Amino acid sequence: MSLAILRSPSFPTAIGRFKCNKMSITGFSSKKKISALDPIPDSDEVSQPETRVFVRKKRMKKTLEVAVKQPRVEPKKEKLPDIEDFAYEKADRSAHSGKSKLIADVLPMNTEIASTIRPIDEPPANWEIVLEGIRKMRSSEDAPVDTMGCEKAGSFLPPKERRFAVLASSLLSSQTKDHVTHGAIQRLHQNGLLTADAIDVADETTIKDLIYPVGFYTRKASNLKKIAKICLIKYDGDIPSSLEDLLALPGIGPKMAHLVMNIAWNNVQGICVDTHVHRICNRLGWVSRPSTNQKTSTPEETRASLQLWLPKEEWVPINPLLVGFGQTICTPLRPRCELCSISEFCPSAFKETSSPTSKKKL
DNA sequence: CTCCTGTGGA
DNA sequence: TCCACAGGAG
Repeated sequence: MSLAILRSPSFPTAIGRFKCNKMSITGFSSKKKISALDPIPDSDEVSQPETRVFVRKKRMKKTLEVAVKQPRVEPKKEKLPDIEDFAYEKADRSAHSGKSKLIADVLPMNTEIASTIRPIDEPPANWEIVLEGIRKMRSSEDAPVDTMGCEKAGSFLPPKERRFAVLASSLLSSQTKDHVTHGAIQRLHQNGLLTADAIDVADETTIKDLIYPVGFYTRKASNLKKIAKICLIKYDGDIPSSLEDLLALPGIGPKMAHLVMNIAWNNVQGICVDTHVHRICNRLGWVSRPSTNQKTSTPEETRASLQLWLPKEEWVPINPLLVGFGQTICTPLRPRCELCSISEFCPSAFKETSSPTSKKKL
């Protein structure tokens, strides 16, 4: 049994714009830039448990492991046994059920803000053209993250385990490059630690070492154990199937909860808004605070605002689309408007906008 | 708002 | 070398 997460037919070696490799032995400054697949076992024999394990030497910069990474190129369209299609059934009715950390799903309707401001629940002009334009750009570029690691996490596993893998994967993924997350998930799996039961009994330090390179590994290791415990006690080892219950898990906020609902349960309750989606939607003037035309200030506000008009079919694809776009063209600072084909529709084009949340750094 | 923690751009 | 960044918790 291998962990074929992301195993894909073949990875041509060619990475677009990313200075891939530099597998210099210094392993330090270089190690994370590679947009590559980690020591990916291409077939089932590979992964020797011994090969992995980063020696987590605190500050020592030699997490060496010069594993030659194979530059990975976005596996085009050839989807591997992907997860089934997303379903949207229950989305509507439960949309207004109890929220916990989420802000109201529907923003207060604004009555008299008059002409200059687009009614908040109406689609902005040209949004379809813009979206299509971004898709075009995205298909020619290739951003490192097209498959947010966890989308395919454990696609070969039985449903319950697959779900747990997706949850674990999204937990680890924040602040972490996709290939790093992938490597961590893979190491967990190689050590049989991708189920609630196994993680529950595993030593936290062990988990920490296995997931090491991911951001905030200490906290995530502890959250992972807590989550496993909760899953065992309350959900028979499975993961919660509702937004609320997912949000109640430590380390799981709106962004991940929606992602997990989408991926693990194929149940679209809301848009997964991360900083890229947040930033770009604001630059495009697609979202605004309730009775104003001001930018939204938090991803949650963006989500609520965006959901008022974006057709549901776009709720899931909008995330990977904008994330990729945000990594290559519409970057946080100094967006490459000159390379952007839809700049003519963007109110922020060539204006050096910084992300809505960042503090002006002109 | 600050902290967590590693990364990579300035 | 410094510091912004990322998602969530406090």
